[in-house]
Amino acid sequence: MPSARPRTRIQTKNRETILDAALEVFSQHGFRGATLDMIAAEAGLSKPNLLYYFPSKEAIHVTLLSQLMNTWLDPLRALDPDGDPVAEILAYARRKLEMSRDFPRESRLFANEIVQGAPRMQAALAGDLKNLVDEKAKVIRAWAAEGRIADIDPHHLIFSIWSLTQHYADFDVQVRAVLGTGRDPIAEADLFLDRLFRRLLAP
Amino acid sequence: MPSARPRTRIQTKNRETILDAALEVFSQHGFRGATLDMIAAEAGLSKPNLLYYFPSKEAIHVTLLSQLMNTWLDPLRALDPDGDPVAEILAYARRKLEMSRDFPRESRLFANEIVQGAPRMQAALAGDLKNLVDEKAKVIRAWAAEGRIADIDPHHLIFSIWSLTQHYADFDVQVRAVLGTGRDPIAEADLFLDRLFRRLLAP
DNA sequence: TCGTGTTTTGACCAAATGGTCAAGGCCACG
DNA sequence: CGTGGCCTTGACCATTTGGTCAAAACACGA
Repeated sequence: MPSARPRTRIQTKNRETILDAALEVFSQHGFRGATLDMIAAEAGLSKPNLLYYFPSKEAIHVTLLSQLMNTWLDPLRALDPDGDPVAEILAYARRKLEMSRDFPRESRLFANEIVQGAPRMQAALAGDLKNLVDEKAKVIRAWAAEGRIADIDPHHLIFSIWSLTQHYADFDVQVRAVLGTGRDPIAEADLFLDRLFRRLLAP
Repeated sequence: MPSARPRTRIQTKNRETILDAALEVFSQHGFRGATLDMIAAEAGLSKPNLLYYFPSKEAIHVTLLSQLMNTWLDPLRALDPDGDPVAEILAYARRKLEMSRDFPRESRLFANEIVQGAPRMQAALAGDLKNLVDEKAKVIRAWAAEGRIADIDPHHLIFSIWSLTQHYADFDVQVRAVLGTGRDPIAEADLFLDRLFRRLLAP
């Protein structure tokens, strides 16, 4: 088995191909619903070849999850304590909505994992995620204390941003079924959410 | 195999037991992740006995989903066109939040199904669900036209209620991991959401 | 071009899993 | 208290699936 840090060109390319195929399949069927054969087919490789690059199905899944955790938190990291409070929070919500548009598979991968109790992510949730959220919650609480935004619970504010934006990726089929064809859910959500958060945050 | 409409006391009881066990297992592991053995163990019955009451694993799942669809929509049905607009919408949000508290398994069952593309619910989404939502959207639009609430898109308002409330059931592990112990997420959400929707709806 | 280390795969395995079936147990009613 | 029909189950089956392995194919520097 090649080391986790790929050395050759082929290894780099194939590991990438596999992870992309796995993201496609895991996000659509969940961990248990995905099979190595499906991932192999999607990647255009043979099943034993997958297992040449990763030791197990679970290893592929774990690799995906940990790679994604970082990307996923970037928008929140970018929340600037020195910026304008309302603008910063609106920008955060907008970035999250853009991620629902541009990376729906990633969003569904997380959703699948968390709905099922996050068996492979507990540590990350209570660790990195909680730390970052607590840190930013402090920033938001300070803004509220200064009267620059309404005095609302920062944790639940963050939850509301997560749920409102990820809904458009995770529940995409439902949103589309209800809206019918010929509408652009995310473009509409952009306007709706801008309005919602402006009203919520106004001091 | 007993008919779908149970006739004897034993049938009624066992079908109930099985559906409850299945709800527990399906909501926690998804359709593919759940096994008949798990459901049988949870129900305290033997695997062949399950299959005496239901023709297949899929039949159990489908029965659960269709039974639940009704319960799930009840709160929205109760939205009264003749009531006070803000009060009606707040009450709807509160009822949905109560369902997240009282029936988290049901919420997760749906979430699992929809995140994975709703392979067994497409029809229900584009049918009953869309019809009901469209009907209530008309009511809300009328309220807005009369200037009794802010002029916001009714479909996205409904989506926002769904996502904000179900988040506390579906992403429960994440919410708890981030909040830490010693807090009551849903009680806090109740206050937060009341405030959020009041501000959003104010004309 | 050759030789070595890397990459790929067909064939295979063991375990898990949805589902079947025939036989036995049990309950209710006459 | 007997019997017909309802309920339960141990044993079994076919398929799916994660994973192994030895051998073949290939890439590439010397």
